[in-house]
Amino acid sequence: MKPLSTPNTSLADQVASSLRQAVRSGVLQPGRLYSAYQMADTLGVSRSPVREALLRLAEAGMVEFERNRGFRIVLPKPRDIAELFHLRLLLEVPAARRVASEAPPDLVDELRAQLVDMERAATEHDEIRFMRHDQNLHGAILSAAGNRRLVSLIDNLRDMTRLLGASTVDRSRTLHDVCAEHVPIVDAIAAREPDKAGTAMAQHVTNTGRLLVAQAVAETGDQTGADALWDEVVR
Amino acid sequence: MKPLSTPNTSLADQVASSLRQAVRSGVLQPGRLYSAYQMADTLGVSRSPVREALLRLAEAGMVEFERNRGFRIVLPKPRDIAELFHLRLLLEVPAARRVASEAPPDLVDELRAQLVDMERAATEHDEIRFMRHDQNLHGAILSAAGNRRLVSLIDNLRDMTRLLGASTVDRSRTLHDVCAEHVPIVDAIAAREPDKAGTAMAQHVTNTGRLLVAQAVAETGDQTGADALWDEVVR
DNA sequence: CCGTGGCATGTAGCATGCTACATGTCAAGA
DNA sequence: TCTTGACATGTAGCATGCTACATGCCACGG
Repeated sequence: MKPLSTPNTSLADQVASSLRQAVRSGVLQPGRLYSAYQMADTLGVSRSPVREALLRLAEAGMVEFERNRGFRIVLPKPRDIAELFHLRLLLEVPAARRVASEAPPDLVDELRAQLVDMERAATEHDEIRFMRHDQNLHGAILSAAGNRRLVSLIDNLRDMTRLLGASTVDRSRTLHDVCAEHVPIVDAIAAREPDKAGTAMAQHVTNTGRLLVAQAVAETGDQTGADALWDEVVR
Repeated sequence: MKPLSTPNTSLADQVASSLRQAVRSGVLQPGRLYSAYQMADTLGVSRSPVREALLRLAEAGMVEFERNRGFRIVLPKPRDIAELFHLRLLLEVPAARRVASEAPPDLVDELRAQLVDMERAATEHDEIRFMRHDQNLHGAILSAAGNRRLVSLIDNLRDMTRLLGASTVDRSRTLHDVCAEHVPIVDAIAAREPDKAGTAMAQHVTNTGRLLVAQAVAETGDQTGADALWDEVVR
Protein backbone atom coordinates (compact mmCIF):
# COMPACT_ATOMS: atom_id res chain seq x y z
CA MET A 1 0.00 0.00 0.00
CA LYS A 2 1.27 3.44 -0.74
CA PRO A 3 1.54 6.06 1.99
CA LEU A 4 -1.56 8.14 2.45
CA SER A 5 0.12 11.42 1.85
CA THR A 6 3.77 12.01 1.53
CA PRO A 7 3.68 15.34 3.31
CA ASN A 8 4.38 17.52 0.34
CA THR A 9 4.07 20.49 2.64
CA SER A 10 7.57 21.00 3.86
CA LEU A 11 8.05 24.41 5.36
CA ALA A 12 10.24 25.35 2.45
CA ASP A 13 7.41 24.57 0.05
CA GLN A 14 5.02 26.70 2.02
CA VAL A 15 7.49 29.55 2.11
CA ALA A 16 7.99 29.27 -1.63
CA SER A 17 4.25 29.52 -2.13
CA SER A 18 4.04 32.49 0.19
CA LEU A 19 6.78 34.24 -1.69
CA ARG A 20 5.14 33.64 -5.05
CA GLN A 21 1.88 34.97 -3.77
CA ALA A 22 3.60 37.92 -2.18
CA VAL A 23 5.09 38.77 -5.55
CA ARG A 24 1.79 38.32 -7.34
CA SER A 25 -0.03 40.50 -4.86
CA GLY A 26 2.62 43.17 -5.09
CA VAL A 27 3.79 42.93 -1.50
CA LEU A 28 7.25 42.04 -2.76
CA GLN A 29 8.22 44.60 -5.36
CA PRO A 30 10.58 43.69 -8.19
CA GLY A 31 13.96 45.34 -8.06
CA ARG A 32 13.83 46.22 -4.41
CA LEU A 33 16.32 44.67 -2.03
CA TYR A 34 15.08 42.32 0.66
CA SER A 35 16.83 40.20 3.24
CA ALA A 36 16.29 36.55 4.00
CA TYR A 37 16.59 37.35 7.70
CA GLN A 38 13.72 39.77 7.44
CA MET A 39 11.59 37.33 5.46
CA ALA A 40 12.19 34.56 7.96
CA ASP A 41 11.18 36.84 10.77
CA THR A 42 8.09 38.05 8.96
CA LEU A 43 6.95 34.55 8.11
CA GLY A 44 7.73 33.28 11.59
CA VAL A 45 10.13 30.56 10.50
CA SER A 46 13.86 30.19 10.57
CA ARG A 47 16.19 31.21 7.78
CA SER A 48 16.83 27.71 6.46
CA PRO A 49 13.51 27.08 4.76
CA VAL A 50 13.43 30.66 3.54
CA ARG A 51 16.81 30.33 1.97
CA GLU A 52 15.83 26.99 0.47
CA ALA A 53 12.71 28.49 -1.07
CA LEU A 54 14.63 31.49 -2.36
CA LEU A 55 17.21 29.24 -3.95
CA ARG A 56 14.49 27.37 -5.73
CA LEU A 57 12.97 30.58 -7.02
CA ALA A 58 16.41 31.80 -7.97
CA GLU A 59 16.92 28.75 -10.12
CA ALA A 60 13.67 29.50 -11.86
CA GLY A 61 14.98 32.99 -12.49
CA MET A 62 12.44 34.81 -10.36
CA VAL A 63 14.95 35.90 -7.76
CA GLU A 64 18.52 37.09 -7.76
CA PHE A 65 20.93 36.94 -4.87
CA GLU A 66 23.50 39.59 -4.11
CA ARG A 67 26.23 38.31 -1.94
CA ASN A 68 26.11 39.74 1.55
CA ARG A 69 23.48 42.20 0.43
CA GLY A 70 20.17 40.48 0.02
CA PHE A 71 17.96 39.30 -2.78
CA ARG A 72 15.63 40.95 -5.19
CA ILE A 73 12.66 39.90 -7.22
CA VAL A 74 13.56 39.87 -10.87
CA LEU A 75 11.00 41.29 -13.20
CA PRO A 76 11.30 39.45 -16.48
CA LYS A 77 12.57 41.65 -19.25
CA PRO A 78 10.69 41.86 -22.54
CA ARG A 79 13.15 39.53 -24.17
CA ASP A 80 12.64 36.95 -21.43
CA ILE A 81 8.94 36.99 -22.08
CA ALA A 82 9.45 36.65 -25.81
CA GLU A 83 11.78 33.69 -25.31
CA LEU A 84 9.36 32.11 -22.93
CA PHE A 85 6.50 32.30 -25.39
CA HIS A 86 8.76 31.08 -28.12
CA LEU A 87 9.27 27.93 -26.11
CA ARG A 88 5.57 27.62 -25.50
CA LEU A 89 4.96 27.83 -29.21
CA LEU A 90 7.55 25.18 -29.94
CA LEU A 91 6.04 22.81 -27.41
CA GLU A 92 2.33 23.50 -27.17
CA VAL A 93 1.57 23.69 -30.86
CA PRO A 94 2.84 20.18 -31.61
CA ALA A 95 1.07 18.97 -28.48
CA ALA A 96 -2.22 20.38 -29.72
CA ARG A 97 -1.67 18.84 -33.14
CA ARG A 98 -0.92 15.48 -31.70
CA VAL A 99 -3.80 15.48 -29.27
CA ALA A 100 -6.13 16.46 -32.08
CA SER A 101 -5.07 13.45 -34.07
CA GLU A 102 -6.33 11.20 -31.29
CA ALA A 103 -8.94 13.20 -29.42
CA PRO A 104 -9.80 10.87 -26.55
CA PRO A 105 -13.46 11.59 -25.74
CA ASP A 106 -12.88 12.05 -22.04
CA LEU A 107 -10.20 14.62 -22.81
CA VAL A 108 -12.63 16.57 -24.96
CA ASP A 109 -15.14 16.48 -22.12
CA GLU A 110 -12.52 17.72 -19.73
CA LEU A 111 -11.55 20.56 -22.05
CA ARG A 112 -15.15 21.63 -22.52
CA ALA A 113 -15.67 21.58 -18.77
CA GLN A 114 -12.66 23.82 -18.26
CA LEU A 115 -14.00 26.17 -20.93
CA VAL A 116 -17.29 26.42 -19.08
CA ASP A 117 -15.54 27.14 -15.82
CA MET A 118 -13.35 29.73 -17.49
CA GLU A 119 -16.37 31.46 -18.93
CA ARG A 120 -18.07 31.48 -15.58
CA ALA A 121 -14.99 32.86 -13.84
CA ALA A 122 -14.78 35.49 -16.55
CA THR A 123 -18.31 36.75 -15.99
CA GLU A 124 -17.63 36.88 -12.28
CA HIS A 125 -14.36 38.71 -12.89
CA ASP A 126 -12.61 36.13 -10.73
CA GLU A 127 -9.20 36.43 -12.24
CA ILE A 128 -7.59 33.90 -9.94
CA ARG A 129 -10.03 31.16 -10.82
CA PHE A 130 -9.87 32.13 -14.46
CA MET A 131 -6.13 31.69 -14.54
CA ARG A 132 -6.42 28.38 -12.81
CA HIS A 133 -8.82 26.98 -15.35
CA ASP A 134 -6.76 28.41 -18.16
CA GLN A 135 -3.80 26.56 -16.76
CA ASN A 136 -5.88 23.42 -16.34
CA LEU A 137 -6.96 23.51 -19.95
CA HIS A 138 -3.45 23.84 -21.29
CA GLY A 139 -2.26 21.28 -18.79
CA ALA A 140 -4.87 18.79 -19.92
CA ILE A 141 -3.79 19.12 -23.52
CA LEU A 142 -0.14 18.72 -22.63
CA SER A 143 -0.82 15.76 -20.38
CA ALA A 144 -2.72 14.06 -23.15
CA ALA A 145 0.32 14.51 -25.33
CA GLY A 146 1.91 11.94 -23.07
CA ASN A 147 5.06 13.68 -21.94
CA ARG A 148 5.10 14.35 -18.22
CA ARG A 149 8.27 16.37 -18.42
CA LEU A 150 6.60 18.59 -20.95
CA VAL A 151 3.77 19.33 -18.56
CA SER A 152 5.97 20.41 -15.68
CA LEU A 153 8.16 22.41 -18.01
CA ILE A 154 5.30 24.47 -19.38
CA ASP A 155 3.89 24.78 -15.89
CA ASN A 156 7.04 26.55 -14.83
CA LEU A 157 6.97 28.83 -17.83
CA ARG A 158 3.36 29.75 -17.25
CA ASP A 159 4.12 30.39 -13.61
CA MET A 160 6.56 33.04 -14.70
CA THR A 161 4.00 34.84 -16.83
CA ARG A 162 1.50 34.77 -14.01
CA LEU A 163 4.03 36.54 -11.85
CA LEU A 164 4.31 39.44 -14.20
CA GLY A 165 0.69 39.32 -15.20
CA ALA A 166 -0.07 40.39 -11.66
CA SER A 167 2.19 43.37 -11.58
CA THR A 168 0.23 44.86 -14.42
CA VAL A 169 -2.93 43.10 -15.31
CA ASP A 170 -3.62 43.02 -18.99
CA ARG A 171 -6.57 45.28 -19.64
CA SER A 172 -6.50 45.34 -23.40
CA ARG A 173 -8.35 42.07 -23.55
CA THR A 174 -11.21 41.07 -21.36
CA LEU A 175 -11.20 37.66 -19.78
CA HIS A 176 -13.99 36.74 -22.15
CA ASP A 177 -11.76 37.54 -25.10
CA VAL A 178 -9.05 35.30 -23.75
CA CYS A 179 -11.56 32.58 -23.11
CA ALA A 180 -12.89 32.86 -26.64
CA GLU A 181 -9.44 32.21 -28.02
CA HIS A 182 -9.49 28.77 -26.48
CA VAL A 183 -12.70 27.73 -28.15
CA PRO A 184 -11.25 27.09 -31.61
CA ILE A 185 -8.49 25.01 -30.06
CA VAL A 186 -10.92 22.76 -28.27
CA ASP A 187 -13.24 22.60 -31.27
CA ALA A 188 -10.41 21.57 -33.57
CA ILE A 189 -9.29 18.89 -31.14
CA ALA A 190 -12.84 17.59 -30.81
CA ALA A 191 -13.17 17.55 -34.59
CA ARG A 192 -9.86 15.73 -34.91
CA GLU A 193 -8.33 18.37 -37.12
CA PRO A 194 -4.65 18.60 -36.18
CA ASP A 195 -3.85 21.44 -38.55
CA LYS A 196 -6.62 23.61 -37.23
CA ALA A 197 -5.75 22.74 -33.64
CA GLY A 198 -2.14 23.66 -34.24
CA THR A 199 -2.86 26.99 -35.84
CA ALA A 200 -5.47 27.83 -33.23
CA MET A 201 -3.01 27.13 -30.46
CA ALA A 202 -0.30 29.07 -32.25
CA GLN A 203 -2.69 31.97 -32.67
CA HIS A 204 -3.62 31.97 -29.02
CA VAL A 205 -0.11 31.72 -27.66
CA THR A 206 1.15 34.29 -30.13
CA ASN A 207 -1.57 36.75 -29.23
CA THR A 208 -0.89 36.42 -25.55
CA GLY A 209 2.84 36.59 -26.01
CA ARG A 210 2.81 39.65 -28.23
CA LEU A 211 0.57 41.44 -25.79
CA LEU A 212 2.67 40.67 -22.78
CA VAL A 213 5.85 41.63 -24.60
CA ALA A 214 4.30 44.91 -25.74
CA GLN A 215 3.17 45.56 -22.21
CA ALA A 216 6.61 44.83 -20.78
CA VAL A 217 8.25 47.04 -23.38
CA ALA A 218 5.89 49.87 -22.54
CA GLU A 219 6.67 49.54 -18.85
CA THR A 220 10.41 49.46 -19.12
CA GLY A 221 10.42 52.15 -21.75
CA ASP A 222 12.71 50.00 -23.81
CA GLN A 223 13.88 51.39 -27.12
CA THR A 224 13.37 48.44 -29.39
CA GLY A 225 9.83 48.00 -30.60
CA ALA A 226 7.90 45.13 -29.15
CA ASP A 227 7.04 43.67 -32.54
CA ALA A 228 10.63 43.82 -33.68
CA LEU A 229 11.72 42.03 -30.54
CA TRP A 230 9.04 39.41 -30.96
CA ASP A 231 9.96 38.78 -34.55
CA GLU A 232 13.62 38.55 -33.70
CA VAL A 233 13.11 35.99 -30.97
CA VAL A 234 10.27 33.94 -32.35
CA ARG A 235 10.87 34.33 -36.08
CA MET B 1 33.74 48.19 -14.52
CA LYS B 2 32.34 44.80 -13.92
CA PRO B 3 33.56 42.66 -11.03
CA LEU B 4 36.51 40.49 -11.92
CA SER B 5 34.82 37.30 -11.01
CA THR B 6 31.61 36.91 -9.16
CA PRO B 7 32.77 33.81 -7.34
CA ASN B 8 30.60 31.34 -9.12
CA THR B 9 32.27 28.69 -7.02
CA SER B 10 30.12 28.58 -3.98
CA LEU B 11 30.73 25.46 -1.97
CA ALA B 12 27.31 24.20 -2.91
CA ASP B 13 28.20 24.48 -6.58
CA GLN B 14 31.38 22.55 -6.07
CA VAL B 15 29.55 19.88 -4.15
CA ALA B 16 26.96 19.61 -6.90
CA SER B 17 29.72 19.12 -9.43
CA SER B 18 31.37 16.51 -7.25
CA LEU B 19 28.13 14.64 -6.91
CA ARG B 20 27.49 14.66 -10.65
CA GLN B 21 30.94 13.38 -11.32
CA ALA B 22 30.59 10.77 -8.60
CA VAL B 23 27.46 9.51 -10.32
CA ARG B 24 29.10 9.53 -13.72
CA SER B 25 32.11 7.65 -12.46
CA GLY B 26 29.94 5.11 -10.72
CA VAL B 27 31.05 5.94 -7.20
CA LEU B 28 27.46 6.79 -6.35
CA GLN B 29 25.28 3.95 -7.51
CA PRO B 30 21.69 4.53 -8.55
CA GLY B 31 19.06 3.11 -6.24
CA ARG B 32 21.31 2.78 -3.26
CA LEU B 33 20.59 4.78 -0.13
CA TYR B 34 23.05 7.44 0.96
CA SER B 35 23.05 10.01 3.72
CA ALA B 36 23.78 13.68 3.48
CA TYR B 37 25.72 13.46 6.74
CA GLN B 38 27.99 10.88 5.23
CA MET B 39 28.48 12.88 2.05
CA ALA B 40 29.31 16.02 3.99
CA ASP B 41 31.85 14.12 6.00
CA THR B 42 33.37 12.50 2.94
CA LEU B 43 33.65 15.77 1.08
CA GLY B 44 34.98 17.57 4.15
CA VAL B 45 32.29 20.23 4.25
CA SER B 46 29.27 20.82 6.39
CA ARG B 47 25.80 19.50 5.65
CA SER B 48 24.37 22.79 4.45
CA PRO B 49 26.07 23.02 1.07
CA VAL B 50 25.59 19.29 0.57
CA ARG B 51 21.92 19.57 1.23
CA GLU B 52 21.70 22.57 -1.04
CA ALA B 53 23.40 20.72 -3.86
CA LEU B 54 21.23 17.66 -3.35
CA LEU B 55 18.10 19.77 -3.46
CA ARG B 56 19.22 21.23 -6.73
CA LEU B 57 19.85 17.79 -8.18
CA ALA B 58 16.55 16.63 -6.78
CA GLU B 59 14.76 19.35 -8.66
CA ALA B 60 16.43 18.19 -11.83
CA GLY B 61 15.14 14.71 -11.05
CA MET B 62 18.52 13.10 -10.53
CA VAL B 63 18.04 12.53 -6.84
CA GLU B 64 15.18 11.54 -4.60
CA PHE B 65 14.88 12.25 -0.92
CA GLU B 66 13.34 9.86 1.58
CA ARG B 67 12.33 11.63 4.70
CA ASN B 68 14.51 10.69 7.66
CA ARG B 69 16.11 7.95 5.60
CA GLY B 70 18.48 9.42 3.11
CA PHE B 71 18.61 10.07 -0.59
CA ARG B 72 19.19 7.96 -3.63
CA ILE B 73 20.37 8.55 -7.14
CA VAL B 74 17.53 8.07 -9.56
CA LEU B 75 18.36 6.23 -12.72
CA PRO B 76 16.11 7.56 -15.45
CA LYS B 77 13.58 5.04 -16.63
CA PRO B 78 13.21 4.26 -20.31
CA ARG B 79 10.15 6.43 -20.54
CA ASP B 80 12.02 9.35 -19.01
CA ILE B 81 14.65 9.05 -21.67
CA ALA B 82 12.07 8.87 -24.41
CA GLU B 83 10.33 11.95 -23.08
CA LEU B 84 13.59 13.74 -22.82
CA PHE B 85 14.51 13.09 -26.41
CA HIS B 86 11.02 14.00 -27.48
CA LEU B 87 11.63 17.42 -26.02
CA ARG B 88 14.98 17.65 -27.71
CA LEU B 89 13.34 16.87 -31.02
CA LEU B 90 10.69 19.50 -30.48
CA LEU B 91 13.27 22.13 -29.65
CA GLU B 92 16.45 21.31 -31.51
CA VAL B 93 14.96 20.58 -34.91
CA PRO B 94 13.32 23.99 -35.24
CA ALA B 95 16.53 25.54 -33.94
CA ALA B 96 18.55 23.82 -36.63
CA ARG B 97 16.05 24.88 -39.29
CA ARG B 98 16.13 28.45 -38.17
CA VAL B 99 19.89 28.66 -37.90
CA ALA B 100 20.20 27.17 -41.37
CA SER B 101 18.04 29.92 -42.79
CA GLU B 102 20.57 32.47 -41.58
CA ALA B 103 23.87 30.65 -41.31
CA PRO B 104 26.10 33.34 -39.84
CA PRO B 105 29.58 32.58 -41.20
CA ASP B 106 31.27 32.68 -37.83
CA LEU B 107 28.78 30.14 -36.55
CA VAL B 108 29.61 27.79 -39.38
CA ASP B 109 33.29 28.18 -38.58
CA GLU B 110 32.58 27.43 -34.97
CA LEU B 111 30.60 24.32 -35.86
CA ARG B 112 33.31 23.03 -38.17
CA ALA B 113 35.89 23.60 -35.46
CA GLN B 114 33.84 21.59 -33.01
CA LEU B 115 33.51 18.82 -35.57
CA VAL B 116 37.25 18.68 -35.96
CA ASP B 117 37.74 18.52 -32.23
CA MET B 118 35.13 15.82 -31.93
CA GLU B 119 36.82 13.77 -34.58
CA ARG B 120 40.14 14.14 -32.87
CA ALA B 121 38.70 13.18 -29.50
CA ALA B 122 37.08 10.19 -31.17
CA THR B 123 40.33 8.86 -32.58
CA GLU B 124 41.92 9.32 -29.19
CA HIS B 125 38.99 7.58 -27.52
CA ASP B 126 38.70 10.50 -25.14
CA GLU B 127 35.05 10.16 -24.33
CA ILE B 128 34.94 13.07 -21.93
CA ARG B 129 36.32 15.52 -24.44
CA PHE B 130 34.12 14.05 -27.14
CA MET B 131 31.01 14.65 -25.10
CA ARG B 132 32.10 18.16 -24.36
CA HIS B 133 32.54 19.06 -27.99
CA ASP B 134 29.29 17.33 -28.84
CA GLN B 135 27.61 19.52 -26.27
CA ASN B 136 29.40 22.58 -27.58
CA LEU B 137 28.19 21.92 -31.11
CA HIS B 138 24.57 21.56 -30.10
CA GLY B 139 24.93 24.51 -27.77
CA ALA B 140 26.30 26.69 -30.54
CA ILE B 141 23.35 25.88 -32.76
CA LEU B 142 20.87 26.57 -30.00
CA SER B 143 22.60 29.79 -29.01
CA ALA B 144 22.46 30.98 -32.58
CA ALA B 145 18.74 30.37 -32.50
CA GLY B 146 18.64 33.32 -30.16
CA ASN B 147 16.81 31.90 -27.16
CA ARG B 148 18.97 31.81 -24.06
CA ARG B 149 16.37 29.94 -22.09
CA LEU B 150 16.36 27.28 -24.76
CA VAL B 151 20.08 26.77 -24.37
CA SER B 152 20.01 26.21 -20.65
CA LEU B 153 16.97 24.01 -20.95
CA ILE B 154 18.59 21.64 -23.39
CA ASP B 155 21.78 21.78 -21.38
CA ASN B 156 19.90 20.35 -18.44
CA LEU B 157 18.33 17.65 -20.55
CA ARG B 158 21.66 16.65 -22.04
CA ASP B 159 23.18 16.58 -18.59
CA MET B 160 20.68 13.92 -17.67
CA THR B 161 21.61 11.71 -20.58
CA ARG B 162 25.27 12.05 -19.80
CA LEU B 163 24.57 10.72 -16.35
CA LEU B 164 23.11 7.53 -17.65
CA GLY B 165 25.46 7.33 -20.57
CA ALA B 166 28.17 6.74 -18.05
CA SER B 167 26.56 3.89 -16.22
CA THR B 168 26.55 1.93 -19.44
CA VAL B 169 28.54 3.39 -22.22
CA ASP B 170 26.96 2.95 -25.59
CA ARG B 171 29.07 0.50 -27.52
CA SER B 172 26.81 -0.11 -30.47
CA ARG B 173 28.08 3.02 -32.13
CA THR B 174 31.63 4.16 -32.17
CA LEU B 175 32.39 7.74 -31.38
CA HIS B 176 33.24 8.17 -35.04
CA ASP B 177 29.74 7.08 -36.00
CA VAL B 178 28.23 9.61 -33.68
CA CYS B 179 30.53 12.26 -35.00
CA ALA B 180 29.58 11.42 -38.57
CA GLU B 181 25.94 12.05 -37.77
CA HIS B 182 26.72 15.66 -37.05
CA VAL B 183 28.32 16.31 -40.40
CA PRO B 184 25.10 16.51 -42.43
CA ILE B 185 23.67 18.92 -39.89
CA VAL B 186 26.58 21.28 -40.17
CA ASP B 187 26.71 20.90 -43.95
CA ALA B 188 23.05 21.73 -44.30
CA ILE B 189 23.43 24.78 -42.09
CA ALA B 190 26.44 25.94 -44.05
CA ALA B 191 24.50 25.41 -47.29
CA ARG B 192 21.54 27.33 -45.90
CA GLU B 193 19.15 24.46 -46.42
CA PRO B 194 16.70 24.55 -43.51
CA ASP B 195 14.81 21.44 -44.53
CA LYS B 196 17.93 19.35 -44.75
CA ALA B 197 19.26 20.77 -41.51
CA GLY B 198 16.02 19.94 -39.75
CA THR B 199 15.83 16.39 -41.00
CA ALA B 200 19.50 15.80 -40.29
CA MET B 201 19.07 17.02 -36.73
CA ALA B 202 15.93 14.95 -36.32
CA GLN B 203 17.76 11.92 -37.63
CA HIS B 204 20.63 12.41 -35.24
CA VAL B 205 18.53 13.01 -32.16
CA THR B 206 16.20 10.16 -33.04
CA ASN B 207 19.06 7.75 -33.54
CA THR B 208 20.63 8.62 -30.23
CA GLY B 209 17.32 8.59 -28.40
CA ARG B 210 16.20 5.23 -29.77
CA LEU B 211 19.52 3.71 -28.86
CA LEU B 212 19.52 5.00 -25.33
CA VAL B 213 15.94 3.94 -24.81
CA ALA B 214 16.67 0.47 -26.14
CA GLN B 215 19.66 0.28 -23.88
CA ALA B 216 17.68 1.36 -20.85
CA VAL B 217 14.94 -1.11 -21.64
CA ALA B 218 17.47 -3.88 -21.94
CA GLU B 219 18.97 -2.99 -18.57
CA THR B 220 15.77 -2.78 -16.64
CA GLY B 221 14.35 -5.81 -18.37
CA ASP B 222 11.19 -3.92 -19.01
CA GLN B 223 8.42 -5.72 -20.83
CA THR B 224 7.34 -3.14 -23.35
CA GLY B 225 9.50 -3.03 -26.41
CA ALA B 226 11.78 -0.08 -26.78
CA ASP B 227 10.45 0.83 -30.20
CA ALA B 228 6.87 0.69 -29.01
CA LEU B 229 7.73 2.97 -26.13
CA TRP B 230 9.54 5.36 -28.40
CA ASP B 231 6.69 5.50 -30.85
CA GLU B 232 4.19 6.05 -28.07
CA VAL B 233 6.07 8.93 -26.54
CA VAL B 234 7.49 10.64 -29.58
CA ARG B 235 4.86 9.74 -32.18
C1' DC C 1 35.22 71.28 -2.56
C1' DC C 2 36.70 66.43 -3.23
C1' DG C 3 39.12 62.04 -2.48
C1' DT C 4 40.44 58.67 1.26
C1' DG C 5 40.29 55.49 4.84
C1' DG C 6 38.47 53.74 9.18
C1' DC C 7 34.29 52.13 11.17
C1' DA C 8 29.51 50.49 11.97
C1' DT C 9 25.91 47.86 9.90
C1' DG C 10 23.74 44.11 7.86
C1' DT C 11 23.82 40.09 5.01
C1' DA C 12 24.95 35.58 2.38
C1' DG C 13 27.05 31.44 3.07
C1' DC C 14 28.69 27.89 5.86
C1' DA C 15 28.83 25.19 10.27
C1' DT C 16 26.51 23.12 13.89
C1' DG C 17 22.78 22.11 17.35
C1' DC C 18 18.24 20.12 17.90
C1' DT C 19 13.79 17.40 17.12
C1' DA C 20 10.52 14.44 15.16
C1' DC C 21 10.18 10.36 12.79
C1' DA C 22 10.94 6.20 9.70
C1' DT C 23 12.94 1.95 9.94
C1' DG C 24 15.45 -2.36 11.79
C1' DT C 25 15.99 -5.33 15.73
C1' DC C 26 14.68 -8.42 19.05
C1' DA C 27 12.46 -10.25 22.95
C1' DA C 28 7.98 -11.32 24.96
C1' DG C 29 3.51 -13.25 24.26
C1' DA C 30 -0.11 -15.95 21.56
C1' DT D 1 5.59 -20.14 14.02
C1' DC D 2 3.64 -15.58 13.81
C1' DT D 3 2.45 -11.16 15.86
C1' DT D 4 3.35 -7.34 18.70
C1' DG D 5 5.59 -3.52 20.50
C1' DA D 6 9.33 -1.37 23.09
C1' DC D 7 13.76 0.25 21.94
C1' DA D 8 18.04 1.67 19.48
C1' DT D 9 19.72 3.79 15.41
C1' DG D 10 20.23 7.14 12.02
C1' DT D 11 18.40 10.75 9.13
C1' DA D 12 15.76 14.85 7.01
C1' DG D 13 14.27 19.12 8.18
C1' DC D 14 14.40 23.10 10.86
C1' DA D 15 16.70 26.40 14.09
C1' DT D 16 20.58 28.86 15.32
C1' DG D 17 25.60 30.19 15.76
C1' DC D 18 29.50 32.07 13.32
C1' DT D 19 32.51 34.49 9.72
C1' DA D 20 33.90 36.99 5.86
C1' DC D 21 32.58 40.69 3.18
C1' DA D 22 29.94 44.39 0.59
C1' DT D 23 28.21 48.66 1.34
C1' DG D 24 27.02 53.26 3.61
C1' DC D 25 28.53 56.78 6.58
C1' DC D 26 31.55 60.11 8.31
C1' DA D 27 35.63 62.32 9.86
C1' DC D 28 39.86 63.67 8.32
C1' DG D 29 43.33 65.45 5.07
C1' DG D 30 44.27 67.27 0.45
